[in-house]
Amino acid sequence: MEKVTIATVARRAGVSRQTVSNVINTPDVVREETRERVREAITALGYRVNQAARQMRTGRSRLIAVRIEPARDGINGSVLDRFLHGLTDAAGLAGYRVMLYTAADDNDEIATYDDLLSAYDLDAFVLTSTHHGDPRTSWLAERSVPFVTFGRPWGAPDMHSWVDVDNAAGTAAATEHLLAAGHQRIGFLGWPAGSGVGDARREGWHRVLGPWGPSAASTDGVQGGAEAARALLATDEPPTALVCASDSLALGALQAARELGRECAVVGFDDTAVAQAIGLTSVSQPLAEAAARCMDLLAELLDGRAPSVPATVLLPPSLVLRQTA
Amino acid sequence: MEKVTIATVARRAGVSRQTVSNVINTPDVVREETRERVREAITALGYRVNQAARQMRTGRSRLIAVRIEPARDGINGSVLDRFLHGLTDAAGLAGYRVMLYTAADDNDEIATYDDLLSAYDLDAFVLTSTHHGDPRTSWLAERSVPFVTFGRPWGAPDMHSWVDVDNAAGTAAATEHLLAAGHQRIGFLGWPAGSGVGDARREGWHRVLGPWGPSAASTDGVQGGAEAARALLATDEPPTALVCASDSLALGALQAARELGRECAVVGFDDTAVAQAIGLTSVSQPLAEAAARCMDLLAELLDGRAPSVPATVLLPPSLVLRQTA
DNA sequence: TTGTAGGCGTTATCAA
DNA sequence: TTGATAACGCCTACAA
Repeated sequence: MEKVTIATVARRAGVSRQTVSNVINTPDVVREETRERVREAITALGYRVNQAARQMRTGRSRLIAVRIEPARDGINGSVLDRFLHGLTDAAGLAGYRVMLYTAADDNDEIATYDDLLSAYDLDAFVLTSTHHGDPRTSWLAERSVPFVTFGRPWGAPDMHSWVDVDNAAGTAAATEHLLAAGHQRIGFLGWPAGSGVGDARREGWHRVLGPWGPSAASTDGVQGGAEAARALLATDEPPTALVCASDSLALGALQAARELGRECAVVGFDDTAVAQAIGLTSVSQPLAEAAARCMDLLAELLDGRAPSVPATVLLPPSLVLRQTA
Repeated sequence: MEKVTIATVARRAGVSRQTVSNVINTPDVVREETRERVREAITALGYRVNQAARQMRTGRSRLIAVRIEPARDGINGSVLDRFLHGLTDAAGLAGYRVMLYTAADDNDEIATYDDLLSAYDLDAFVLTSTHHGDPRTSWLAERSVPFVTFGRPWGAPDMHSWVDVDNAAGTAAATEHLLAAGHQRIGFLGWPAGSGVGDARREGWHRVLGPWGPSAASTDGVQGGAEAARALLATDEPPTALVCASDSLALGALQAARELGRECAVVGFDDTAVAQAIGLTSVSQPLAEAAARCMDLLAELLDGRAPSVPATVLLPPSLVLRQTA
């Protein structure tokens, strides 16, 4: 089977190559009759545009890149996994493909941008895990490389488009659910102050409960969660329910409560595999939708119909009720 | 900043474009002095070969594709995630990039091959989740598309290179560990017969234990595992330890034992986040290494130095000891 | 060992 | 509305 190029199609349809190209890229400019004839030839021959050739002319690759991180503590790893799946789906629908890269840290990642950009002519990047003082966004912005972040620009003004999940709304919903279930003393188990995401999750709980409420902090992990929960449960007026900043912390809290023989409702965050497996009530992020919105924003940027003001999308999470609350 | 092409470099180094190309692709053919001069120019200008242009000439994209599946039951989802990360790393080292795609089923995936191949000139595919009567491998083989599978060709002769983890060795090691710990009645909790992976895992346990041993089967999941384990523990001579085909089943078994107030050692499979979180002893697959070996095999195929006989790699898993066994 | 010529498949430009 | 021509950046063949 011969390689089918635009010339093959042109010959078969009895037109010039340029006309075939027009049918593909600017159909309106071609007379209907001709258009049909060309389209038939395309179908009959199974023609597909050659990306490399197109890219060489247009300078656009229809490729977007995203970093795949090692599943940090494992327990939260599948969050990125689900986001990636959603992004790949959404990109495919929009005619783009997703390319993966790894990087050890921010600087390594920036070096990778440089490489990817000059070798592969990448059209855009999707950044995850944004944080305070993130050097990646400014690097890209300075070079006018299109990108979107999944995660708002913490501590910086909105200089680029982003999509994020409303973390505070998630813990607020969890707290309200516990309140409605009759709990009076609802505590919060979170991370040390300073991380944007962690602070937002604490904020949501605080917003619903008003000034009062026992809370403790620990770096993420089952062990840390158990210890922090133990301390909280050992007070004079121990909480009867705990809203947690992650499923790891929640699992630790559950273990602590069981050891102490205490009844304590627990809500986790991220609806990870662990939550599903052990029946932990948890706040779930709409990852597929977040990915789709990232792709939407990117498509806008790439089609040149970008708004002058960066677009921002804040998605509401949902509470998945299970046995623990 | 001007776009730096091979011509820019040539001008700066005072040689022809061809010489620059030679320095890049066949350095041996260039005189040392010239080579150095050209290399300096390359560095000074920050020149990078343009993949699209190179691809158009050579027909090779240095892109390999792999499917990202939705995390099925979630609990095992991170397995693919870790494999992908390893593959991206290994590919990068070998000068390749990983492109992602999704597919609803085998036929959909085959349609995607067709698309990716003609539009992007993909160099190769890495297939995961091979199964009995897999139509994907024959489709690719018929068209001489280079590919490697992570997972052996179940029920078919070795017509292509593959990498797999020795599932039977994993459960065998688990069984031996339990034996050494003094357990006499070691049961197996697996999936219904018919899946290659599941059968292999049962086989390993059986091999160590000889003819005797209580076993039960259930489709994967915590619920199913709990039920099957309950039945096993209710017999006259209940097992004192259970080797399980997955962490999901193992978690179910753990819950069943606790409900019944029974002591029962449990070993899971895949060392997922859940196992780490709850302290479940589990068999761990060397996913990063598996990915690296896949890339090695692919590189062989793509460099044309492929062995006439398909290469097969069987990697030993390891047992991660935690509290449950 | 180095240089010249040509073409990979596509699209932008411009003329018909 | 359609077609001819040139160019994107690179590599292969061949000539010098």
